[in-house]
Amino acid sequence: MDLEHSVTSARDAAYAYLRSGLVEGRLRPGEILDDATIAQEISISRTPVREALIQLEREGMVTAAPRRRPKVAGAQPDDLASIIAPLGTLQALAAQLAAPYATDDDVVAMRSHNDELLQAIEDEDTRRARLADMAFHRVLVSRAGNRFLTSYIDSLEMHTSRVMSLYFRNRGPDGQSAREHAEIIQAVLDRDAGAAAKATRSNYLRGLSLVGEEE
Amino acid sequence: MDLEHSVTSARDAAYAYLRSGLVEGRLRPGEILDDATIAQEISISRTPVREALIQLEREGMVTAAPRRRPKVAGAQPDDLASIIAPLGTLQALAAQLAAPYATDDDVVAMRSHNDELLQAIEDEDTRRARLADMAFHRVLVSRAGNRFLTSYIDSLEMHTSRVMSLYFRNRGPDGQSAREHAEIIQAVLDRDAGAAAKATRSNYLRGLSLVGEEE
DNA sequence: ATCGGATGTACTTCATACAATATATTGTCT
DNA sequence: AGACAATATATTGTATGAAGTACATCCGAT
Repeated sequence: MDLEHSVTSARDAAYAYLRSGLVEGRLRPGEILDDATIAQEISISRTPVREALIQLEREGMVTAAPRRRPKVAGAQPDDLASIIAPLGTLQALAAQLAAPYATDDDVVAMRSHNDELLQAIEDEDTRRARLADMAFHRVLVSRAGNRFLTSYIDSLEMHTSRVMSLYFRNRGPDGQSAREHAEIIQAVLDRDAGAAAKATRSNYLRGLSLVGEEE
Repeated sequence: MDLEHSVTSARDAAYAYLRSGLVEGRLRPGEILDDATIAQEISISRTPVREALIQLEREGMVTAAPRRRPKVAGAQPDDLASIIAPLGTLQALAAQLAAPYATDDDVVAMRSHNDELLQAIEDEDTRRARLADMAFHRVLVSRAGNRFLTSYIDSLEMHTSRVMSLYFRNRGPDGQSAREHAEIIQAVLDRDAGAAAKATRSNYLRGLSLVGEEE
């Protein structure tokens, strides 16, 4: 999935270590991130840890006021709304841009991820369902071939994962979502960019409103 | 405008120094960014320069493969299309979210920025026109109050500025753009979120198509 | 007793030194 | 002469130490 760079450098190691802790909710909002401690934990020096923290700050996962100890960024359940609004919009744009150029292989991949999603829902494996959902959408994002789109969507997915881990651990895509995916696939087959965008947007917005309900 | 932090730290100094060079096109695409040299130029050490480069890499202004000298990110005239697509979409979303909550002061500010834009166009001051245009849109972005939206739009504006500096130095918003802004203001006054979004989107998309034409 | 100030400690930031890797240069062999 | 190998040089990434700033704690004064 995430093979952008194998973990060779110390900085990457620190980044991966921190990011997984943040996304999985092991590092709680407000928690202080001390260079020296983290460096010791993974047996490297403070410099690459600092560099990783700068990256994560830029991505909004860490807050670091000047001359102030860095902390895990705050997060609340209803942050999900702030994330999903741009995420749904950008995913819709990706679908719109990709629809005219999607290949047969793309459609095959989308179908396969959607089957995987259905299976995961049946098995009540929330985590696998979320991964399959993300993989499904990533097909069109990647086909859209816009590096800004890709980068922002990745970032928003990361934040979504964190908020889900923190507050909605048992929530995930449902059967209705899988049906909406079928709609998206159909729109792509029809080369109907507008329909693909619309179906994608409503897929995200509905997912949000459901999560907000309780838990 | 940008008073998030006065330039106190060495890292901020390096960041500001590099960013202005990049945005103004003084640092050309592909140019090598040697931290030692840059450090000397502004009389600090390599560490904060490296940190600034990491930030800029995360923002797509610098490319830095591991163990490879960092370079100014490549840029081409038609990158503008890749930027404007998500930018228009996100600005439209900002307008949609902000429209219901816009205050009288917001409207006053938008009008004033639009007047400034008209004046700049009359004076044929492209740079001032672009600044006024950005300020106009920033009103609703800020009212939308979504930190992801704000951050991505800022980043995209930075890239836009760079590409404009590099390839479309004399191009800027025109009278038609100012008229479209009036439409946006009217939509906001009507509390019509959909219309505000639509007008904003087309304002951006038209701006793009014009730029592409010649020069 | 509470507020203000001063001192000590801890931490952030920056600089520099060192190690590891890539690049350039030189020399040798075909 | 051209190409490949070996060595030298430059440069990137990491570690550690030093300096300056903020925070906490303790004491004194009102």
